[in-house]
Amino acid sequence: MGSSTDSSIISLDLSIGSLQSSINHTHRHRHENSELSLSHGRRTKKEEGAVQGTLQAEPEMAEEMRRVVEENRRLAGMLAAICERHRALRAQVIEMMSSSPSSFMASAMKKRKFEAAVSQVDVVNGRKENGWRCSPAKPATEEVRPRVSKVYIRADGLLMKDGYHWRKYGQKVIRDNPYPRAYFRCSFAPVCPVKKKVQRCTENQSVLVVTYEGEHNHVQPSPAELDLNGAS
DNA sequence: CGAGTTTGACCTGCGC
DNA sequence: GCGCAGGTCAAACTCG
Repeated sequence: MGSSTDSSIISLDLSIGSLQSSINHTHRHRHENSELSLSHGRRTKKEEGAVQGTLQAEPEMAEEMRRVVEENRRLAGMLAAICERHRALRAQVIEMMSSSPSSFMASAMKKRKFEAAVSQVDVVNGRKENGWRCSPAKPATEEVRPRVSKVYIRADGLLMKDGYHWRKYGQKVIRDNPYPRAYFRCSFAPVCPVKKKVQRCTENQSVLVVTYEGEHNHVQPSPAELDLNGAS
């Protein structure tokens, strides 16, 4: 699993957090406001009407709050499961690399076998339930193969920040797709073998299909470092 | 001037 | 063997 996926997870997590905090904040703020109004004791008719309106809207707001909290809980559960799987796979890869690094790298370099590698959807940005096509997960084979993961991202351009610095090395018009496919290599190449392919979804051009091949063998560059290099 | 991007040519695998 | 399609290379170009 690419750490880029992690960044997606992180952004997801952050957005959940910000959503939650904004809800909490809104709620708290409203609560404080009503307390403030009440503490004043005497209200004008206009204020009275405003308070009535707020009280009437309260059940709807509370219902929405419950829905959001429930969704947040569900997403947190999914996130935990993904993180758990990521940890397990990472441990597995590290173990394999440390036990027989040469054979690991040799098999990693077998390009065609690489193509047939386990295809797995890591993060689909919530699109999975909405009917976006994903590569079916193939059963794990005995041979260790570099990971191939497909990520669907909503983006305006072909550029997206995933925490790593990429260098474009090719672009190709692919059959049955009016949008060209862009080929990127990790800027740490040849040390880092990771590649990614970025292509617009034929069904929805605002969605990018990003295919990561391999796993980064270096730490994720710091945001400052990425800004310095002009991250893609 | 160096790093990154563009793009046409070339390579390779696969199906017929 | 041939043609097609996907992937990669590398020279030319662009940009800061």
